[in-house]
Amino acid sequence: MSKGLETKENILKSALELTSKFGLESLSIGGLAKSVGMSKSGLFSHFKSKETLQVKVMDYAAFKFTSKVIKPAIQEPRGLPRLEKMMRLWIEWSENYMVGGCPFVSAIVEYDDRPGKVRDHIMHLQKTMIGSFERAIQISIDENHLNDSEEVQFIAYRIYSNMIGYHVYSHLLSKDQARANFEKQFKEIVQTYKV
Amino acid sequence: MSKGLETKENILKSALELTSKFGLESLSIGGLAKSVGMSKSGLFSHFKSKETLQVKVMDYAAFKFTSKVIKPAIQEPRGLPRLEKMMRLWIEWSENYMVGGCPFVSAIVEYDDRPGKVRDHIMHLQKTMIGSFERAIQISIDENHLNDSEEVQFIAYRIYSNMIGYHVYSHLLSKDQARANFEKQFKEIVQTYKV
DNA sequence: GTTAAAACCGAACGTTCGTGCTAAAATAAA
DNA sequence: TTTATTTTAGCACGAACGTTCGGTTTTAAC
Repeated sequence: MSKGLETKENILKSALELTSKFGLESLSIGGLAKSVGMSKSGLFSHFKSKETLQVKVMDYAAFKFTSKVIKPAIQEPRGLPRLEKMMRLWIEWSENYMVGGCPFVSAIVEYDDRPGKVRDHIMHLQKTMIGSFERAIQISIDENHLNDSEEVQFIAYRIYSNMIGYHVYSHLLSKDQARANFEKQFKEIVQTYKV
Repeated sequence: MSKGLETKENILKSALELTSKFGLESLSIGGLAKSVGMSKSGLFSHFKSKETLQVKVMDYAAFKFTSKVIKPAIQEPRGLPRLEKMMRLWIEWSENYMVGGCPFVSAIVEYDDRPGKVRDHIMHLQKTMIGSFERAIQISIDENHLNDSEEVQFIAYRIYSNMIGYHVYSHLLSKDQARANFEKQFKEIVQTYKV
């Protein structure tokens, strides 16, 4: 890997941490430069606008999400085991890896009413993410682990809501309590559709 | 009402609109002043810091929420009817009245990792809000509309998650689709605990 | 080892940020 | 109507913002 790509990766790593903690909006070039130990202009030249930086940060987050959640889950047997693993990894991702909370949740709420490239990109990534869950659910139906309810989209909605609910609740009350709620709710969802 | 309180109310009204659209973080004194048609310093003197302004905006939001959702719902008969009315008004509040999306959802996600007065205040308001739902659920149990599941807190979590899920989904896909999911999910929750 | 390219820095730009002052204008009280 | 108080505007401040540019250092290719 060339020097340029290496520092770029370094920058994005720091940027994602900051984004996770403080949101995509308040990610500043100067602050980010300080946290990676380089000059503002030096960092800036890697991306040619703040907008590009923000888009790249979200791409990096998506890449990390894929490699930490989606890909390992696919190692599991098709159907419910894979879906359950996905849930566990998702929680772990937002709990351990993304210390400041899931950057997608923050980003999507921050930019839901801010037209522009950043918003479009976030929406696209999030739709892709939900698509992954829908696919996992569909496979669970194909494998006869869940009954053929023709409600794949709705089940994905329930799972997604549960995840975001957990995310917010974990800041309102204890993380353990929030996680207990999350797991209980996921079990109920599965129970509803279990064959 | 004195002149001062009147303009203060005016300011907060505009501020809440801007917050709903762009979030509490990017609410700037200058921009707000421009949108209400007065000078930056003139506006500033009403609140004596930005932090105070932010806290007051959230208080104003809470006040509006109470008068648009909680209070009218209490007019309904105790129990399930009241809870259902609450849900309907909640949706209407975030759909019609708060055009840019529920300001609490934005605020809580924006500030979940930003220690300080603003964060503490948001958390407190949100806990109060959840408390209202828990009370309505408890009443539904007392009235024998829901069975005595001793899961008031968990039911509130499900309801809350559903609401936030709706909020995010309404920006990802069509509002009608999001709302259909919301209502279906609420019905399922009620169904689960119905006596 | 020489050379061309890539990476990086420092300084400065025009704006906008939140926040003080001081003084004028508008309102309320006497 | 005069007086006292509140409300608003104007101006300035230091800091941070994203961005540009010219020059120096480092890397990569030959």
